[in-house]
Amino acid sequence: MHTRTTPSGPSALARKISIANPLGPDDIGALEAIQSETRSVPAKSDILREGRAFDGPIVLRSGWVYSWKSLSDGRRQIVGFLLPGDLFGLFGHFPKPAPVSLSSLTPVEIADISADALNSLLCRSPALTAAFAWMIERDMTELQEHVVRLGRMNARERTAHLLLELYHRLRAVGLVGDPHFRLPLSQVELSDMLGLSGVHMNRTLRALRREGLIDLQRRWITIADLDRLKLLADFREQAFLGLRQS
Amino acid sequence: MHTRTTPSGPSALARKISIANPLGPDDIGALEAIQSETRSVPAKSDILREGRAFDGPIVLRSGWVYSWKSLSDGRRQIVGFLLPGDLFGLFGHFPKPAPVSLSSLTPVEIADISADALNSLLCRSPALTAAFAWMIERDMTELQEHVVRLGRMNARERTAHLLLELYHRLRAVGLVGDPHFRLPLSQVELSDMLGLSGVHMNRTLRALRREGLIDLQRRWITIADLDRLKLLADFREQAFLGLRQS
DNA sequence: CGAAAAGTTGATCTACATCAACGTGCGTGG
DNA sequence: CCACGCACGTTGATGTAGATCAACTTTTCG
Repeated sequence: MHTRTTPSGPSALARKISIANPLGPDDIGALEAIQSETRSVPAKSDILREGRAFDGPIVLRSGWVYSWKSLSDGRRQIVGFLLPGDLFGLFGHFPKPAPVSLSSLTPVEIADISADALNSLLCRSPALTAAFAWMIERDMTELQEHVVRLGRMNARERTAHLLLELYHRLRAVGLVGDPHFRLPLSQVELSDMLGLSGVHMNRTLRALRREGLIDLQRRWITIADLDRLKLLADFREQAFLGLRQS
Repeated sequence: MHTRTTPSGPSALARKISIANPLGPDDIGALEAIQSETRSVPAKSDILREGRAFDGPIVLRSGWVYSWKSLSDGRRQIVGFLLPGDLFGLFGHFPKPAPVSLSSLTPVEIADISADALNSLLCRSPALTAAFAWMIERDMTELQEHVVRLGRMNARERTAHLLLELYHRLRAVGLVGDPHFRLPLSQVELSDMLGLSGVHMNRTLRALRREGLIDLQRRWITIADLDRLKLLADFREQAFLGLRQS
């Protein structure tokens, strides 16, 4: 199921990090050095299963992954998406049950990180430490936004808000051909992210399309009216960019 | 609004840490040493406001705090509760806009942590590093559980699940007189945590009481039927204790 | 004691779920 | 190349959990 390939060019991770914390070439190099060879995983397959042991941190180098949990009667909730450059399991470097499952949406390339190497690297480079802190903080902020979406927004707002989040995250790693990007999610997968039924997800997307807010077809989406979408979703970019230095 | 007092005895933080990672007295001591004097905050007051700058990590030494976000039309979502021994803002040690607001529910004691001191301490003590990693991981797991609650559970399930989470978290720091503990939350505050209206929160609690699952009055709660409550909430302790070593 | 905050209850409304049927594109095997 | 199957999307009809509105009671607290 996993096959080996060679690492690719300038990584999404480096790109993402440099948004808020420009790093020297030595730090970038060190970061690449602690990553294993890239391994490939086909689309629609499990990478990690909730409750099973997992080893150590990974970087997603290309493709889309989602993390999810399920209730014993089969209901499923997607907890978040991993996009290229995203890290997972930074703190899990002692074997213990994974709190979530991880599955690929597309073909995916993953690099493993040595927890020990990372640790000693961070102790040596304050700049890298700051960069990692920023990324972890960002992950938590995204989770918190997700909580607000699910707890206090209606279907249209949730949808608009999520699409804007993905738009910004993908843009940060150069994956948006403005304002057009790949959205490799079925409507049911979207609904499992947004806490809706598949049917209602369909009607909601349909409404957003009819109103000219988005243009979504065959797993590609265009943000047709960014301003109106932001208004609808009560979306504040700043929270997602996290750039402003007070 | 803030007044100074002297630090208290064996801290909830030390207690919480030692659940999964027993530390030597030197580590415990070092941990106390990087905390500032305790400062007190009265009940029902703001500790931090979303979007404002905040300084550095804090430990909650006593009392209850909640973190929350609001939409521009006034809707409010509580993102989580901080209980004694909980950390906040570990990664925020460069001034930047806070992603959430923080308010006290009860009178509260807080100690500030020096980010730099913490950092160098962690580089020196692998045991402490592991302990902190475990706590951060636990925070994230709780957030993910919250996402599942809001996304895929109904009102009764959400309520039961949250009460069980609080029960376990409080028990870990010795604040449960089994199975009876303080729950300093109004029904509206609970509803803002669980994504419900105040009215429906009332009816849900009332139903759980009528069915003999809980006994809640004047901000004290007794888990009357732990097993039935766990069943209702599809609650898996292990996820919250995080002790099992694969 | 009085006022404000919190809790309770009933009536009504609605966003979303559920059920069911059907359409459409696409890959696979005959 | 067609046919079949299957995943995915679409649409209508109907059901329901929970929101909203409004009144009232009880508790808390200055």
